[in-house]
This record gives sequence, C-alpha cells and structure tokens, in this order.
Amino acid sequence: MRTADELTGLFRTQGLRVTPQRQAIFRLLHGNDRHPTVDSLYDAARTEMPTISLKTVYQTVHDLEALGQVTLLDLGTGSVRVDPNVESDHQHLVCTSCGLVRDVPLTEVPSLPARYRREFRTDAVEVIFRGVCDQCGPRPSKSPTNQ
Amino acid sequence: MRTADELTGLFRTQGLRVTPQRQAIFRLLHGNDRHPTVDSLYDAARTEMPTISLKTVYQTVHDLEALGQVTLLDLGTGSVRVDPNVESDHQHLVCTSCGLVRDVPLTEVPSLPARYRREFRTDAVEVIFRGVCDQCGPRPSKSPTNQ
DNA sequence: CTTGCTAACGACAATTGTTGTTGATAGCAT
DNA sequence: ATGCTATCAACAACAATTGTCGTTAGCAAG
Repeated sequence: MRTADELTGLFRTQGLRVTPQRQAIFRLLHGNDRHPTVDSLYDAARTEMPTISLKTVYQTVHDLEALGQVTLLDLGTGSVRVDPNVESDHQHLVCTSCGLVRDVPLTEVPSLPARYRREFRTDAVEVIFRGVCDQCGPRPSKSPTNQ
Repeated sequence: MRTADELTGLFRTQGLRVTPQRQAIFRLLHGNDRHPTVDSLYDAARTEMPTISLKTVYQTVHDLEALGQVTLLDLGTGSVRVDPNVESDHQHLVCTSCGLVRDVPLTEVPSLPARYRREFRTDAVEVIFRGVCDQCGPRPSKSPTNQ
C-alpha cells in the first residue's frame, strides 16, 4: 500500500478530505501484513484517538477499497479483513484455530474448465489454504501443549 | 447426499431423534444442487410446515454437518450456504451479481508452496471462481434483458 | 403398548458485524 | 479568510446467527 502521504494526495485529487482520523488509519495500514479486521483497526486507532468511531473506520476502508488501495477479504472468519497488499498478486492461508491470515504468492492458479466458460465469465480466482499454523497446531513431537 | 430414509437411520444410531421437521429438511436437501441458504430452506420448509422455526433449520443443518452429510459454505455472499454434495470433491463458481453458486469439479488444485509447509498444516484447499453468469452478464448481442 | 428419559421443538431475546441517519464540525479549494 | 460540503461522533437499525427456556414428543427398553 502507499504511504500515508501518498494516500493523502490521492484522496484530495478525488475530492475526498483527509482528516486526522483517516491519517491515523492510513498509518496503521501502511506496511501492515496482518490482515486486520475493522474492529482491530478500530481498537488500534482508539489508543491514539479515543473518540474515533467504528463507522469512521468502516467508511475509510471502503473509500480505500474504492480507490483500489486495499482489498477487503471475507475469508469466512466472521468479519471482513483489510489487505493492504494490492501490489503483488497473491492468495491466502487461514488458520482455522487462531484466525491468522498470511499472504501466499502462487505462481499459478487453476482456470475454469472450458465447458463452464460459455456460461460464466470469471473475473477472479480465489484460493484459500485452510489449516493450522505452528502456533496452534500439535507440534510433531515434544511439549504436548494441547489446547 | 443420502436419502431422507438413510439419514433417518443414521441420525437414530447417533442418538438423535428424527422429527417431521427434520425429515422435511432431509427431503429438501436431497438431490439439491442449488446451494440453498438457511433462509431459503426455511421458506421452502414453511410451505409444507408453516410453524417450523428458523432455529430448527439451523440446528438440523449443523447436525447434518457434524455427521459429514453436508458442507456449510461461506462464500462471502453474506450468509451460509448448504452444500449436500459430499460425495465428489469439487470447487465452486459464484456469480457476484445474482449469487448463483455452482459446483465445479477440478482435476487439480494448487498446493501450498514448500516453504510454508513447515509452519502450516493444510487441511483443505478452497478455490472460488468469482464472476458473472450468463443470466446476469451482458450478453454479447440480442435481448437486452438487463436485470 | 406403555413408560420415561431427554432431544428437539417454537417463541423470543440476545449477539455480532455492518450500515443508515442526523445535526454539528472542520477540511480545503478558491 | 470564506464557504461549500465531506466527514465526524453518536445512535439507531439491520441481517445473520446463536442462546435460553418451558413444553412437547421421539423412541428405546421393558
């Protein structure tokens, strides 16, 4: 994702205004590869700006999405996640235990079988690897930290 | 998915009871390839059983899932969809306009790149083709039956 | 066929994630 | 500096799903 300053300029050229609230969100997202939920962004923003409202965070990430600066992902974890990585094409890995999401660059994704192409125009192919990360999963040996 | 009668037997061996409500849901799902939402199942069930409650439908599809007789899909369409096809491995195609979901058998799905496998155990790989079906999409020519 | 345990029922309230409304405030182009 | 209006915070509304609870009825065993 672009820097907070670049986004400020971009927003202004689009007739959008850049408030302290939005700058805080820009900063929280820049270089963030944790795929935060809107709610976790909200929590983070509140530490430096206690009166910011959840609605403002939603509105800002939607604006960012409309400008192609983030992707909003629904990975079946119950809430939307913000993915600031729009530069490089990638897929996702999701831990079904802790909710961790990580980018996975794939050199090749499947294509829709030919006989479906007449009746369906594919705009995007999404691949999700579901499983357990090493923080959650039963390590092959040692420390039976089961949970 | 198995027939309503087979499911009745299976439920009983598990100590679950089979009520008229559940049988109605079994019947509505058998041979159904439309990936209904819980709500549409609820509507369908109410036509023959006006007092059935939404909670009962939720409970029954969750029981079916626990017994491995259906899969509950979250395809980002806002609500869960019930997929009774548990016999053959397949992926899904989703129309972003009308919400249509269709099974797509894939001969091959991507695998997680080697360097991620040390830190993550993949349980399932999900592929979603997002796009527009021919009912919704701009037909190349003729009948502008838009919307 | 009766009996009894308890799973499942319907009705309704509660929760969670997200969006709509509104009047006041403040960003920023001129 | 000024004014238009986008954005704000607060709050209500919404949709999908789950929890609670007192009552009913499935069904296994006798």
